[in-house]
Amino acid sequence: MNLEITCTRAEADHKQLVNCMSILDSMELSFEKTAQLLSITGNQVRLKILYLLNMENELCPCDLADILCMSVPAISQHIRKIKDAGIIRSRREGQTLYYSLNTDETDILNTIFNAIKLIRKTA
Amino acid sequence: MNLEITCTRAEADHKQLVNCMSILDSMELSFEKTAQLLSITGNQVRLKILYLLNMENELCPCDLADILCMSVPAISQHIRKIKDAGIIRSRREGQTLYYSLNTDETDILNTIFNAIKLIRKTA
DNA sequence: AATCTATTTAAGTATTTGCTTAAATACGTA
DNA sequence: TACGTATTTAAGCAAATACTTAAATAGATT
Repeated sequence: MNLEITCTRAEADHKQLVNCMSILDSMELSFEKTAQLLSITGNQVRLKILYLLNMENELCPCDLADILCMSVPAISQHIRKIKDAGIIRSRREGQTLYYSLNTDETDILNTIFNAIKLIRKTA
Repeated sequence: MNLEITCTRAEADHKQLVNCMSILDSMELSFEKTAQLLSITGNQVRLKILYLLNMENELCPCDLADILCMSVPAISQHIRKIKDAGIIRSRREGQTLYYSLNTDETDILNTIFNAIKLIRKTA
């Protein structure tokens, strides 16, 4: 990473800026993964899907389409995004695919569900 | 809200689906606000801006542009989104505008910063 | 007043997102 | 094997996103 500072503002604390840059640099991967998780949950439909899976343990695309009053393909495409991020897993029972939260990700999701509760209080 | 179920899957538990719908319905505003906050933080640049403001207390657009190696207008437009959501405030000192986190939102942001730490551990 | 600096706003554009409809896949049953 | 159901995938499209460059604001300095 290029740590050169181009800002000409007189009061700028260059040591502070360079320090900030190197901290961000060391956390790059973490920011990437966090922003990805937040952008996945930063959509009402997906947030509700995750909330529902947390509440009901497992649900199929058809159930989710009913509950959320959306088309099955629309739900399926949201599910794929969530699945690609490794947040959920699937289990097949005949023709039906049941989706559930990956326990590995529960800690992180719980902080987000806590955020929902916090906002619920202040809203 | 229309609570009618259209799914024809034989095994579907209609009571469960209707119950889910009414719970989501009662939390609609909360989901809206949470998804908005998550989508604002679900962008690497904005996530970094918030992280930096938390770390450095206050920074101006020019500092942020330097640290993040981005144009000032690009930063300014991200700041506006964050500001419109009520997450940050500004203080003017001469020509310079210093932005800082709104203390009202600290709880919610801390859950997100905790998520960064969690991901940092698992990454 | 004229000019410089910090910032915002606006216009333009390429990319991404999130749906729709139609087709493909996978499993079960007659 | 043929058909029905659950689901995914693909193609197409409108809207949202995130940048760029240029112009507008706002305060400081000469």
